[in-house]
Amino acid sequence: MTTKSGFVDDYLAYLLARASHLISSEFHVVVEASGLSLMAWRVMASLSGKDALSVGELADIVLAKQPTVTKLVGRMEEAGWVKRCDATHDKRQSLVSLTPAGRRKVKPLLALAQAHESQVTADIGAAEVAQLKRALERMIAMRG
Amino acid sequence: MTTKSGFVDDYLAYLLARASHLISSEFHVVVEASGLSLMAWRVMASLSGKDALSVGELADIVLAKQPTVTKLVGRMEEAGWVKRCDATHDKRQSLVSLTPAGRRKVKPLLALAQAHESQVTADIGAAEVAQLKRALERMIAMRG
DNA sequence: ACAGTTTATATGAATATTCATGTAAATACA
DNA sequence: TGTATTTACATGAATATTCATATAAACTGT
Repeated sequence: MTTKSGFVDDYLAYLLARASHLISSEFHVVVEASGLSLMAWRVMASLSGKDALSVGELADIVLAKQPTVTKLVGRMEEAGWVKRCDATHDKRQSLVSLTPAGRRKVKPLLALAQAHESQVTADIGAAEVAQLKRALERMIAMRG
Repeated sequence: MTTKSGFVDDYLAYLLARASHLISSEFHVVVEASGLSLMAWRVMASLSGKDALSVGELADIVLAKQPTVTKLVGRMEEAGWVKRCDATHDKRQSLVSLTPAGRRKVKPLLALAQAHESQVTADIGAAEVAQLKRALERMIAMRG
């Protein structure tokens, strides 16, 4: 539908939210087809690089609150995608990592995510996307 | 905290989500101080331009599902910020508009939102922000 | 080592969102 | 017209998120 509305149209925060929502939604279809929620996908994508991440680190990365992540990880643990173990150096932390099944699950999605980004890049233009990314990264680095 | 994680770092969808979350969060503080949720603020900002918007149009604009907006509008109606009336031309539609109290409520926030955006622009650079906005608008126009 | 403070996570209750579906109005077309 | 289909919104049940708080471990200064 894409309705336009006076104030928000040219408002940076809104443009970011809308663009983010748009791109995420496109890939969300793929993610849900594999039986994961958007948040679960974010968790698994984040973990796929690292050995493990604490609940707090995950909350920061996936842009959710800590209790949300605690419960999300609980559900994902039941589903068998991730496991927790207590950190040795700081016994308050709960370290989350992918199970072998989780790794198998996320692997094709990582490829599909790459493909989706390539598609977006092809549509919009490589130079444009590179510039956009640089701007976003700078913004995040500056204020994050 | 701003943790970094392998895969997502350079992923366009994630950079957009993170930048959007970052900027929204900053202003979210201001919004909540005035007793509104982020979604309620979006609804009221959207309505402040127009005479009225249907529930469906609002859902599209504020990036939420229709039942979510129906219920959000219900709460906002109880709070006295908005009112509904049935559309004359299409009696299925429920047209939402700001009440006088809602207008008074949102007016200062619109100014604060402008101020926040000016601050971001000052921090990042006007040219940079203009370029970023153009890229986002193009992306939204192309795919939205 | 000890009391006070901060930090990391968990958890229950409150709240918000979503899914599936229902209802009624608009639209298409035979 | 009349019937089938689609569209707009509402609603109840299921699910997810959030807030407030509890717990336990790590730090801080003495």
